[in-house]
Amino acid sequence: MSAADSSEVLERLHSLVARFHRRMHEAVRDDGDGIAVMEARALNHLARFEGSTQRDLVAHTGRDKAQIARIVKALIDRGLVDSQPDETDRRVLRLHATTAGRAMHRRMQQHRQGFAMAMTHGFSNHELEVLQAQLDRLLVNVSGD
Amino acid sequence: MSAADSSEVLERLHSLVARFHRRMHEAVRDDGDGIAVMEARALNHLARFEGSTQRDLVAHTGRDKAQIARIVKALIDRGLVDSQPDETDRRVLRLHATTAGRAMHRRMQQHRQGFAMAMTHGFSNHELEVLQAQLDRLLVNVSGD
DNA sequence: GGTTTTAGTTGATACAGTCAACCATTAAAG
DNA sequence: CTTTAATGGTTGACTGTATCAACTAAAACC
Repeated sequence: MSAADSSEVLERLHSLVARFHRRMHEAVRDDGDGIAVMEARALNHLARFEGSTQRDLVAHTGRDKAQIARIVKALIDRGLVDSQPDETDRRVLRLHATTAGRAMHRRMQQHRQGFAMAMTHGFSNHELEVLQAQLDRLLVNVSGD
Repeated sequence: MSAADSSEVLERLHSLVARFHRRMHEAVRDDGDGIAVMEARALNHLARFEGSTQRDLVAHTGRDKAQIARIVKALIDRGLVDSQPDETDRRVLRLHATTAGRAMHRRMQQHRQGFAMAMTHGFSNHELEVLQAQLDRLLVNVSGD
């Protein structure tokens, strides 16, 4: 019966991501210089997309804007991010990772990458592509906001 | 390069589970009679495995035992679960879902199942089995506590 | 019998997420 | 042009989730 299998697949997805979370939590605690997990997540986005705004972060992470504001404030206080007002619209603050912020991002990215590599150990390139394609199919199915 | 693909797979797992979380959060809020998400998770386990102990819940969910104790207490207070001391070992409390608890579990299970079915829409039974096997391989790779 | 483990409880604390009210600025409507 | 929306961001209050440490009681070990 396919009903049982659907749940089983969901169960495994859940377990995998739970393990990832735990791993990142450890990484952040041991190598994150006191940074919080969500700060690392936000920093990740900011390092990738220079000049993002808090609004972008809200859209990308799906979190509440109040929470985002606090996280960004914490990152700025730590000196990992700096903000400067947009010239044409003085409501928005353009956010940039500082040099320290980019260094921290690289460190966190290594942990992330390390987990991903370990997780897919023994998979051929072809297998990875197939798996990724299947996951994309799942994603499309649930992406109907 | 397989490094990039590993991260991509991880990214997708993350997105899928995030969507699931959001869905279950809504379900719990709208149909959960004030229950908390983690309470629903725990109830799910208890309804499946009659006579589980808090220790089992800790092992299964990976959460702190203090948190588990509070969740179980909340479930008991709501009348969804009852506990009775084990006869041979009076340290352990055997937990059982009550009739109300099982009813709540069925309701939550429907939401869960609904998401799983929607997610795997268009997948043949064979495809599901293959996918599940691949996910198991991933899990084995990261299960080396 | 005394020590060590184990199951569970409780308190303190920290992080994460949500809601609502608010300010400043810009965009839209009249 | 002026009044009114809407938008980006900030802050306060509150809830939920997680973790650590100290503790009780019972069992297991020796």
